[in-house]
Amino acid sequence: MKAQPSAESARAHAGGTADRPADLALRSLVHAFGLIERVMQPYFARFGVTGSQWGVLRTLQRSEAAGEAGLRLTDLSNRLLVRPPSVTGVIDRLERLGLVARDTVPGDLRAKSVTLTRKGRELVTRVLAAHGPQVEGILAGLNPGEQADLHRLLGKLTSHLEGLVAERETE
Amino acid sequence: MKAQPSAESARAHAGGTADRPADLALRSLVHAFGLIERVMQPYFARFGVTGSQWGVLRTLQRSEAAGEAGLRLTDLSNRLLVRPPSVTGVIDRLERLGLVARDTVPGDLRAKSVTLTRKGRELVTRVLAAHGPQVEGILAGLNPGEQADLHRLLGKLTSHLEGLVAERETE
DNA sequence: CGTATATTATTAGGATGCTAAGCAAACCCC
DNA sequence: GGGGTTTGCTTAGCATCCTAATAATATACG
Repeated sequence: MKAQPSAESARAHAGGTADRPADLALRSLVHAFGLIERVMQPYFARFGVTGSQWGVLRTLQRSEAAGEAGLRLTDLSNRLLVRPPSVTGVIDRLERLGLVARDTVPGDLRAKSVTLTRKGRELVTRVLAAHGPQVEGILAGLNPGEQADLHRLLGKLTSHLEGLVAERETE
Repeated sequence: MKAQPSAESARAHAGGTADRPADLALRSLVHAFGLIERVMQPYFARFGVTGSQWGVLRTLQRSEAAGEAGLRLTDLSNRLLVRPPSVTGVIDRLERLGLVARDTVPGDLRAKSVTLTRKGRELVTRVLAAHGPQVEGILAGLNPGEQADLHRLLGKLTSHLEGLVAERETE
């Protein structure tokens, strides 16, 4: 193969974009996430909840399974990477749906503890029954080894990003 | 090592979650994306635009660099993985900011062609000047080889997901 | 003790995303 | 050529996310 201007370098020259590994990786991550949302949104809608609501329900269920007695809005905010005002709204709607409850926290009059109701627990069980195959279907483009590789790379990336976010929030 | 209940299987038993490679990969992808948004949002805000607006501007700029004369809203919708009504809103605001213009399309009275204004083109240039280091900073947790691996895995996943989305939309 | 600071949750206002529904123009096909 | 279908964009209504500002409680410290 003779040295010819590659498609990338031609595009970089014309458009000013770099298309280095970092750009390609970031773009593919954003694109993959967009496609996953496209698939997951109608899936959750079948159960009458949104993806964000499911995030809260799943987090509460995990916390419950770990023996904790409810999570404060701040805890949910931290675990879900979502700001407190957004959590307030999601919890409002979940409460209106009768899936969670806001309880007072004994030692702290400011805080509120969110817990699953019986109805919420039932919904989580129902979703989880269908969840395995759904997730497998989404990741079916990769074999288990590749899925593990992806997990490893993203874990490493996540650690780095948490560092970035932490220093951004302290300064 | 003796056969002991692993942390995963214990958690799976308690919480009903699987924690198979597919689950781990999906969760890490969602988490990484959330962290990236946390970092990118304030970055774009410095230039007076949002991430979605930047997506449109960058797409228009690429299209322009490829010699195309404007993109219809439908084209933007397809490239950005966003439904047409959402594109309408983003373009409304970009137009109000004077960064893009809606022109009529010669052969089709329904369609509208979106193009960058001079001001929009200047903003893209200004953002691109800072963009390389910003993206490198985000991906700095991975070396170039790992970045390429990530891109390859996500590309494969994307192909699979596009198939899923396509069959979902034809049925 | 009592004030200053920090934490917890909420409200207000703006931007994005979706689905469903509507309108106008273009297309298809008999 | 005309009726039915498809396409392109928009509007309406809801859920999510954000930042900034408020209110109330806890904590720290002089």
